[in-house]
Amino acid sequence: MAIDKSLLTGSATMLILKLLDETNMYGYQMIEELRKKSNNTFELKAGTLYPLLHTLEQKNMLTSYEETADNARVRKYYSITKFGRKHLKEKKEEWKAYTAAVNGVLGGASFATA
Amino acid sequence: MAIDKSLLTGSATMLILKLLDETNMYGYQMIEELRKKSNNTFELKAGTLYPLLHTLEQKNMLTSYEETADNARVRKYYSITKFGRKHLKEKKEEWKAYTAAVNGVLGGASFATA
DNA sequence: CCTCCATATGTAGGTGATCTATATACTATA
DNA sequence: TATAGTATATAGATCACCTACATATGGAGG
Repeated sequence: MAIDKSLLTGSATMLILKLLDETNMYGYQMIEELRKKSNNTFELKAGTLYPLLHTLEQKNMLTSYEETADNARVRKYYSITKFGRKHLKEKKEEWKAYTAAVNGVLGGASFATA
Repeated sequence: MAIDKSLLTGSATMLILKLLDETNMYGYQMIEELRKKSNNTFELKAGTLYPLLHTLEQKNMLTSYEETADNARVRKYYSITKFGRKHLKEKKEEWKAYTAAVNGVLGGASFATA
């Protein structure tokens, strides 16, 4: 990962919820999607994702179901819940406020668009 | 702090270096400046700042000197080094790339300006 | 056929940034 | 003279994410 991993903290949950807000997905697919949508910036690790999915399911932000693919391989799909969407919305607002604050320190409003 | 603290990870160093890139400061002053410049979004804790300043000095990104204020109180001022400025530049580029990637996932280029 | 790589999910243990809690000490104000 | 604000500092806890490891299936090439 080109980006210092320590900058990532806290974003993984938001990004996963965002993916699932568009369509149901299985874990491995989320890793691929995040990589594509971020132009190879994000390389979310399997060891990070799966425990996180379990936690989010326990917190009732996601539900899961198994589905057999064409090749008879079983995949575990995740679906976002109403509570998950609410949480996503909050996280997005936090993200906006946070980036605005950082950019404010980094050199005023001009920084973000420079 | 309105913002989930977990979103902060990794930014403290960059923000401190940025403050010192403008003018020399002492620790307590940095906390105040960050709070002001971020419209009360950042409340950097003393217990976070001081160990971080010591670490950055050990890494030769900062140097320090003591100065006595009008009221005879001794303050420890920090000054950014050439190496510190180089590091700041790198961190700023990482920050830009990271926010671009997150915004890319969150809904395309339109998100940041929405 | 068999080996290797990609797909797919999972757990255990470690790292690192930040926090809370605590300590010290001086200054200003009520 | 007590309380709040200024100013610096350390110890221990928390939490997100990582690496390393484990397991199993499917497809491709030798």
